[in-house]
Amino acid sequence: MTRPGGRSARVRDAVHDAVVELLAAGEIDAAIPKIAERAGVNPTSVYRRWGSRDALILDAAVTRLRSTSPIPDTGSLRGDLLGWAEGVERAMRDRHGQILLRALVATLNPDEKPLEYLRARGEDLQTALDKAAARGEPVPSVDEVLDFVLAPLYVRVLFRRPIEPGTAAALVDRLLTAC
Amino acid sequence: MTRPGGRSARVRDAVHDAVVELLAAGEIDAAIPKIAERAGVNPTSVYRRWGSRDALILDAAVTRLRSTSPIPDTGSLRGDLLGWAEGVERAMRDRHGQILLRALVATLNPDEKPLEYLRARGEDLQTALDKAAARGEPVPSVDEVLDFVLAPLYVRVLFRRPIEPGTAAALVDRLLTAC
DNA sequence: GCACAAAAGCAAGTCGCTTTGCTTTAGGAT
DNA sequence: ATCCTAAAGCAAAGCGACTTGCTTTTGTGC
Repeated sequence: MTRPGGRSARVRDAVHDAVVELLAAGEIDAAIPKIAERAGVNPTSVYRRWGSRDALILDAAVTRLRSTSPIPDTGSLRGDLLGWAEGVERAMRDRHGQILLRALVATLNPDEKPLEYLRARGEDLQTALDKAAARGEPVPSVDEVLDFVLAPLYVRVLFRRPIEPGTAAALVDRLLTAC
Repeated sequence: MTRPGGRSARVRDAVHDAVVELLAAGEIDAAIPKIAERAGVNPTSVYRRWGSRDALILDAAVTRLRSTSPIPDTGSLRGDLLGWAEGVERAMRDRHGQILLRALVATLNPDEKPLEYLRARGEDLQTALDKAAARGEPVPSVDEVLDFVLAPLYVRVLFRRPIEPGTAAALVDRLLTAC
């Protein structure tokens, strides 16, 4: 029997907020007691719920990233991809978005199974491509979308190269002309 | 007055080895005393030389990555890029290479100045492109090389998607036909 | 070789992360 | 409204990371 509402939810949100704020403030290696203090929560509660700092940070990153940049349904593949990619670009130009992406990559253990979150994002993309194919449009593969659009944006953030406004649109155009 | 030879070099290498081995063994958050023990070195020496765990890991990653995949001089742009990209692919298919890339990204502080290592790699690439341009070949920009070839390889590693053999060659071809 | 000093090692002490057993609070079902 | 218990809070104890002053080793220039 689980109990997701009320106080539990408040504590979870406060702790997630504290994680993001501390990371954004440059307190990269703030440990659980520091995070708990900032959240106004007892450290023991954090230890009991998340177990380790890495598990907590991964949870915070996935939870927050999940709510960014859904794929719209505009009626054309180009519109769908543009809407999505511009959302990603916006998130990646934002300091918190950058922090969360870095935290996600950093805590992704190389040996564990793929994240449910990433799998779901890939399926969303596939759905949009299927709709376009059903309309008779020529469509790239999911891998090509990731290579052409997502990878360049992510690598810019992770290696601290600037993202100029309009980058996402240019990448989408490059993808669609290459296919 | 600095003293790079003999014992100092041995200690540095032993500590770098210990870092890579521990990371590869899944001991993601091994602290300095653990690393020092594995290296057969006194923890104090590590604290005095590197100061913090993050600085040590970044140093180990950059030092080891610096020696991978130089850009050859084959006489044609396609040959140069293929040689380089296949070296990158090889490194990224190797467990230690994956570990090092992830460690590098994880410890890259978002606020600090760009890494000398990355700047140098970009200049190497520019040099190869300039040579090709001088021969009259049509050449892409450095950014396009990074977008088309490096970014897809890196993102595959960081998000734990497999790299099929021949990926690098396919990416280089895609780049050269798109320009 | 010899002398100097940079770097490594040692030991002791401090600090803060983490664990654990218990108590208190407050969702949620009846 | 009341009860039940999941989840949060509290306190104390243990353990290990980190610091610091000093000693020992060993590159390196002469």
